[in-house]
Amino acid sequence: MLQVGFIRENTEAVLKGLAKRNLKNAEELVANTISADEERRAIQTELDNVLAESNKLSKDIGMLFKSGERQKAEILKQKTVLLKEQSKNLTESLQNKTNELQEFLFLIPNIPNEIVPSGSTEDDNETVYNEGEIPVLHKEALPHWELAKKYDIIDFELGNKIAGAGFPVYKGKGARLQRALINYFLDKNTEAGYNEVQVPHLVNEASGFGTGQLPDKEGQMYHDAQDNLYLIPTAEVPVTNIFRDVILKEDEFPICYTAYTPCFRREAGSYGAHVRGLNRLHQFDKVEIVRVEHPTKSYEALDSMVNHVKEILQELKLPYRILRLCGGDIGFTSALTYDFEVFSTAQDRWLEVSSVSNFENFQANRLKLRFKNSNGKSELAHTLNGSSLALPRILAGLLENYQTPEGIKIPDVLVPYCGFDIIN
RNA sequence: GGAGAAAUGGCAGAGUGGUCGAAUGCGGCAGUCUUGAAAACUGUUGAGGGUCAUACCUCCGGGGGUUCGAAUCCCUCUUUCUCCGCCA
Repeated sequence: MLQVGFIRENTEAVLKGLAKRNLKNAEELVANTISADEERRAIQTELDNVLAESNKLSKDIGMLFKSGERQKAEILKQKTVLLKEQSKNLTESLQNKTNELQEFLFLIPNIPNEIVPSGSTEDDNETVYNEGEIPVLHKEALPHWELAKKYDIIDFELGNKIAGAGFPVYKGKGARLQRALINYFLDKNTEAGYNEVQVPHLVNEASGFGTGQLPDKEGQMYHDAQDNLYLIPTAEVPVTNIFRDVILKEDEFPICYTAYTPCFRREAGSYGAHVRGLNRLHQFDKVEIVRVEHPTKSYEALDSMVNHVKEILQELKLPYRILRLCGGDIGFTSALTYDFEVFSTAQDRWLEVSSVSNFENFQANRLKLRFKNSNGKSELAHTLNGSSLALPRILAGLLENYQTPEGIKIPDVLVPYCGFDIIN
């Protein structure tokens, strides 16, 4: 959520940023926000004055009672009746106006960074980096869902029976490979200075709002109505919410966390060939990196996160590219996002395996995540996160790109984690 | 799940209807002293809104209520602790 003050003072820049996102009604939305804020503050001031007066009267009454001047006190009491009525009404309209303002603010996405390319669809994303060779596969090469069946390492039908579509069962070497990847990713992340944490897989409403999944993506999360808890769509939610309502000291930066969690997504509205196999699941595993940074350092941090993910993909020897997302494709809360895509040779398409974003202070504003700056003032921190990495599509890439007539080879770096070097 | 107790500033902990945003101690910060440090002493030290700056307003776990006035009384929710039950 943007800060109202920022919108008020940088209206032009805000509108320009929203235009890059192709946000409809941006002008109207911003105008409404600003006027709601003005009205809110006017009501607040009025209420404050009424309260100040009635506070003063109350004090006077107290003193009169103390000195035994009951009659005078009674007279003052009469005067408070009207004030009470007024403050009641003002409080109510303040609440309404605050809610209204909140609603507007919830609808305004983050302002994209200068270097975010304009554009409306994923076709307008800018490829900024490309590495790795696309292997030439043998004639009988198969897409990963066929390989999974052939070697009996992932059973989609079985998952179907137990839960439903999009909940695969990993078996034997497939299960072991999953575990190997999780451990490998966590080790790489901790070596790079990220602190490993284990967090709840269900979160409350406040946490959902804190990172911006609510109210924006309500329908995308599984929800337990009985206890009003949400299954996490990404570790970003519980990990970033560690810092909800926190005021950091400046010397605590940088804060780097990593966590493995399963992720749950309803994926309402996604069907068809592109969601086959591991391409899109309701439950999948992901290792996430999260950083909390000083505002002047967050883009440096973003670069270092990008380089870190690069290094992992290099070690896995997977062909990949990095995209800078355009204004139309970038997430609601993000100011700048780099997507990593691995080439899935047997499907002849790119699969997103990581998304690394700087949210600047957009999340921090909702989270109330601040630090004491050198002037002793509280200032919003910047938050970032990225996948390092998401398992299923890495797995898909590995299975497809490493297949040989003899079986699926295991990348060297994973062999110690797997305890085998081929799936056959 | 049942019974009881509790929730106050970074921490500990007082405060049971009025002048309490809150005693005191510890911690933090600044200063005095010191070659420097420690100790001692002095001062300072929560957050948000609002203002050019003041003023002023709000916040004592969350929400609601009683009252002219609530940290303090009532209701409710949440959390923690103790005991009992159940149990991976």
